Amino acid sequence: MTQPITETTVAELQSWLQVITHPKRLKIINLLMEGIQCNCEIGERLDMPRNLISHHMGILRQSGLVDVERDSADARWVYFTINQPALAQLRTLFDVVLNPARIQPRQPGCGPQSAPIEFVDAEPLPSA
Amino acid sequence: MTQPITETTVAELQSWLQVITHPKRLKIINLLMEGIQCNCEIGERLDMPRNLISHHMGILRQSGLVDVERDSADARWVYFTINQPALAQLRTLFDVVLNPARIQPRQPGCGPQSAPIEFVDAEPLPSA
DNA sequence: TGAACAGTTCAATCCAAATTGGATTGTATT
DNA sequence: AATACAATCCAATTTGGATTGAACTGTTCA
Repeated sequence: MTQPITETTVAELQSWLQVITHPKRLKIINLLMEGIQCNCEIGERLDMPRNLISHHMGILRQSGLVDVERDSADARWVYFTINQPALAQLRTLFDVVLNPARIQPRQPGCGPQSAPIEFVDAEPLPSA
Repeated sequence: MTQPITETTVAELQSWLQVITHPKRLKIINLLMEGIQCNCEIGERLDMPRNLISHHMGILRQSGLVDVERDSADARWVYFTINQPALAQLRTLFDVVLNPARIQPRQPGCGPQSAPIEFVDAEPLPSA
């Protein structure tokens, strides 16, 4: 059904999570989803200085999760929006890697239950 | 349909993400899902010293995402497993907060497009 | 032209969390 | 009883990213 989860799949998800997990950045994403896209209002709502907003926006932008657009009337203002294809990709990765259906029973590759087996097998044979 | 997303909803998701986002911890979770649950084998696979594994396991355990179980035959060994209800809760939170259907068009709460409106309204009235 | 403004960039500092080395706990084996 | 072992705990150190303050870019408006 689902493609196998490779190490790079996990690493990909990890780098997405790295971007969104920071408390302020997750709050920013939440505001963007609510339609708050003006830099200054985000600053007010989250009580952050402009340059710090800019810093986090740079990280969000670089990841591809957020797009920027300049105001057509006054080019000093910029608006940020969620990049929906990127969001969809993140959601898919999360869903695939953390899919509960993947969970397997224990593989006894080590521990006391894996090694002693040959010893138990060897014991009964001579007495029988 | 869906309940409103409060600030605490976002904060809850954030604290889950905080736990799973660390690269080594996400890899550990991935191994657990594959059925690798023996502490020593995790150490081998991820090339980490025991005490560091233990440290990260403590964080995973404390979050509720991972359970511990002692080996019934030899109580020195422990096995870790994914707590499925916790995983389900994490998945739900992620799905609800980052739901693309939530994305709203821009709310012009500030910026050059919000303030000038009253000026435009005031202009035509005297001439009419 | 120059003052005001939004946003960005840069260098320096700060800080919380990861990592490391070593001691400790508790169980199994001889 | 003594040794070996898995795991945990603890204090000290390291470190990567967040934060801060100030300078800089480009645009708008008087």
